[in-house]
This record gives sequence, C-alpha cells and structure tokens, in this order.
Amino acid sequence: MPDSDDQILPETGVSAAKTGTVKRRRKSSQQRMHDIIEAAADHFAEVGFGGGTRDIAKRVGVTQPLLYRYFPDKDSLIEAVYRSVYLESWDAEWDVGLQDRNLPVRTRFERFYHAYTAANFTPRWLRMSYFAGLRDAQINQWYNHLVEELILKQLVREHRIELGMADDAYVAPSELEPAWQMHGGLLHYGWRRHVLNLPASTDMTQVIGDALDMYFGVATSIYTRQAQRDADIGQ
Amino acid sequence: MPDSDDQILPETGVSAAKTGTVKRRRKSSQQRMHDIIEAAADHFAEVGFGGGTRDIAKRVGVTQPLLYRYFPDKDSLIEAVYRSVYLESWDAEWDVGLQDRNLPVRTRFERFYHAYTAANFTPRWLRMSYFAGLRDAQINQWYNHLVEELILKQLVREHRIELGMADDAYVAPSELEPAWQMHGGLLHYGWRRHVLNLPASTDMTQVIGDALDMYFGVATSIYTRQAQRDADIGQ
DNA sequence: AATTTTATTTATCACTCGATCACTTTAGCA
DNA sequence: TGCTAAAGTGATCGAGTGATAAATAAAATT
Repeated sequence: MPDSDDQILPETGVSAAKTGTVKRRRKSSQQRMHDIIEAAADHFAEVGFGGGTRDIAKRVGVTQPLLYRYFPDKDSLIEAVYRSVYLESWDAEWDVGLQDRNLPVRTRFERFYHAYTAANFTPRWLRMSYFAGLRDAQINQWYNHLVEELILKQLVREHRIELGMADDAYVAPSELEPAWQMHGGLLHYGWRRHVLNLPASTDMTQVIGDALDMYFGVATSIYTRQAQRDADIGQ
Repeated sequence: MPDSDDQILPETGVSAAKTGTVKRRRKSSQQRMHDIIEAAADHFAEVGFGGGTRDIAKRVGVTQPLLYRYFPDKDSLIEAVYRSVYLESWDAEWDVGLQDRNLPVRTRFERFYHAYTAANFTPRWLRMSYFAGLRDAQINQWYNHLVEELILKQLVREHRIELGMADDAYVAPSELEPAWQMHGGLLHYGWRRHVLNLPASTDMTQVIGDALDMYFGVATSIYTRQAQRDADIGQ
C-alpha cells in the first residue's frame, strides 16, 4: 500500500491544484541530481550514513526508486555526497589570502580562520565530517592531508619566513603537531558548538584570537628547536 | 533456517567434546551481563549504535534472544554501554593528583594528561564518544560538563593560585575557552591517531608537552584580561 | 499531431532488523 | 535424587531495508 496519509508533494508548478488533478513537473536530469545529493547530504548529516533512501526521496519530493536512476546504489550516492560536501568546503580564494605577504602572518590566518569557520562550522558539515571519519577513515585522511598541505604547512612556512628564518619548504612532523593542536582545538570548538549544541559562551573572534595566540606563543621556539635538531643531525 | 554453516560456539567447559554432545556451560547472570555489555561496547564502537544485536550475541557466543533476557530493548543495552564506558573512563585518583600542591601545576597536568590519554585514547573509547555525540548530544554534553568541572576549571584555579592571584572559585567562560582549546586539541590528536588511523609522527610526551606549553604561554594574560574586565564591571 | 525518449511511479522481492513466545536445558536447592 | 527457578535456544513475526522491473506520464523530436 502506498503512503496514503502522507502525500508526496512533487514540486508542482504554479498551476497546481487548479483542477484537482496533480500535475507533475519534471526537472532536468542535472537539477534533479543536484537536489538528490543535497537532500542526501542533509539527511546523512542528521542521522548518519545508515539513513534510509526512502527518507531522502521524501525530502526531494519523489519516490525512492527514482534515486536508483541517478545512482547505481547507495554507496555511489554517498560518494557523490562526499564529493559535493568537500568540494564546497574549500574556497580557492583562501589560498591567495594566505600567501599575501603584504599582511602579517597573524592577520592572514586570523582572517582565514574567520572565513573558514564561517563557511564550514555548520551542523551539516561538521556532523558529516565526523560521520565520514567513523565510517571510512580514508576519505577523512585525504581531507586531513589537504588541511595539512594547504593550511598548516603554509602557516609554518610563512611564519618562519616572517621571522627571518631560512626558507625551507620542508615542515617537520614536530613542527606540524602544534599547528594541528591549534587547528584541532578549533575543530573541537565546532564539535561542542554545532554537534553537541552547547551554547556559545564566547564569540568566534576571541576563540580564533586565543587559538592563534596560543600557537604563535610557542611557534618560534618550536622552529628553533627543530632547526637545532636538524643541525645536530647534519653535523 | 538457523545459521547452519556458521556454528555458534558456546564457551564450552573443559569437558567439551568428550562425547560429541556439546555441553553448554552457563554463566552467572552477573558475568553474562558483563560479557554482553563488553561485547556490545566493542561492536558499537566499531560500527556505531546501528550495529545489530545478532552480531553482539555472536561475539558473546550466545543467541540473540538471550540479550532480551538481560535488557528490555536495544536502547537499554546502549544505555548500559554508555554507563560502563564512561564509568571506566575516569580514575578517582586523578582528582587527588590534580590537587597536590606539592607539585607545580604544570607537572600535575602533564602527569594527568599522560594518564588520561593512556587510559582513554583508544579506538574503542574515542569512536564510542564520537558516535555517542552524533547520536545523542545529551550524554556527551554531560561528559563535557564533567571534563569542564574536574579538569579545566581545576587547571585555571590551581594555576591562578600558583601565580599568586586571588583565589576565586568562579572561572569565566573566556578563561575556560583556552583550556578547552588545549583539551580539544589533544582530543583531536586522538581522533587523528585512533579513529582516522594516521601514524604517530610524534610521541605522546611531546604532544602533551606542546599542548601545555601553548596553554601556559597565554594563560597568565588571559587571567589578567578577565580580572580587568571584572574590575571594570565592578567599578 | 504522431512518435520517440526519458523522468517518474507502482508494485514487489529478498533480506535484515528488533522483538516475542514457547520450549529446552542447566544449576542450585529441598 | 528429584524438583524448581532460571539460563538459554529455536522459530517466527512485522516493520523496514536496498534494490529491480514493468508500467506510466511528461517532455523532446520528428
């Protein structure tokens, strides 16, 4: 028996209930595909990847078998959701800003983290990320690699340059770890705020400011410590 | 049809396959209960709370309906798992160590975090925590409150005292946030290491040391900043 | 206007899930 | 030893799952 009480509402055109006959509007394949991925992302972010395909279809306003015209199976849909969410999560302009040596490193990264958290610290993105990490470490490993390359190593390199140290592309793990400590601390703020729904007791400007203060407070000695180690080995 | 190919092996006593008849050893209600919770914790930590009761029963070596003699439904089992995991995760002795003013605050918290991470930074505990937070924010909110009261506020209070500042029991949100930043950074290390399975590039001693350095580097100015705000309001 | 194409639905299948009940087997006690 | 309470099993139910195939309806093409 079809869901009788809970009528599916296809996005009817303006001339919908004129005659009582429900006119079904079709969407282009591209548009529908996009809608499905979007609905799936929302749903998976809420309940995890165990969420049902029927619920997703209901969000879109179509029947469940239609999903299988766009994706061969559920795993493919999940993969498409991954791709969509992660592609949207990185703004190419951020790269530029991080390398703008007209501004102090501190200012650059303060601005960057404002933009980064404003864009990504949402229940949807955060929950999805954690669900994804728990379900399949690989996808999240890949994203962590991206963070490491695009943000954290940049931070170390640009900061070293600003301090007048030798411009070395290589960033040692022991130098990366404090950067991760800062980044991870911010992420955990997102977890508390948007996953655990704890109230915001401090505004984002101060949270980011403190996190950067904590990093820059130790960074210099970290670099020199590592440089000393390198020198010891070199000798 | 009962699982024919995949025979369930009840933990047979020593006199097991003597006659060919499988002798089933019984366990005390308490012991069995404990085994079930343990198996459930392992299983839920691996696949999430959507994990099947049949898989849990298989881990224990019993049939699935037996679980329902010990728990009225799956939610009750999950609750028991919560309780078990979280009770095991806090060692009462840690409280004592944190308040031992014979040692510098820095030393106390360094030792504490070594013990804390050694006990809790396991795939099981970490995965369970994140699964729990995503499934039901409440339980994790409660645990976060515990962390805040038992660890982070202690850190601020004891540090302020060591610095010779006024002994005030109240810890402002803006003072707590940097402590969370440190704690969250460590937690995210656990996430990367034991959930994402990224290799350990740095040893725990240095990770904890750096995290504490980062905190203590800014802590003093945070306290005075807050004290100044309080004074401004008081006037 | 007729025809082809394709987005969409209806109906359904095989399977897994949590949960229940009647039955069997073991352990402890009289 | 025999009886009883309780531990444990086997069979099964109803609801939900991902997935498939055939039928239908709207758009595109001719």
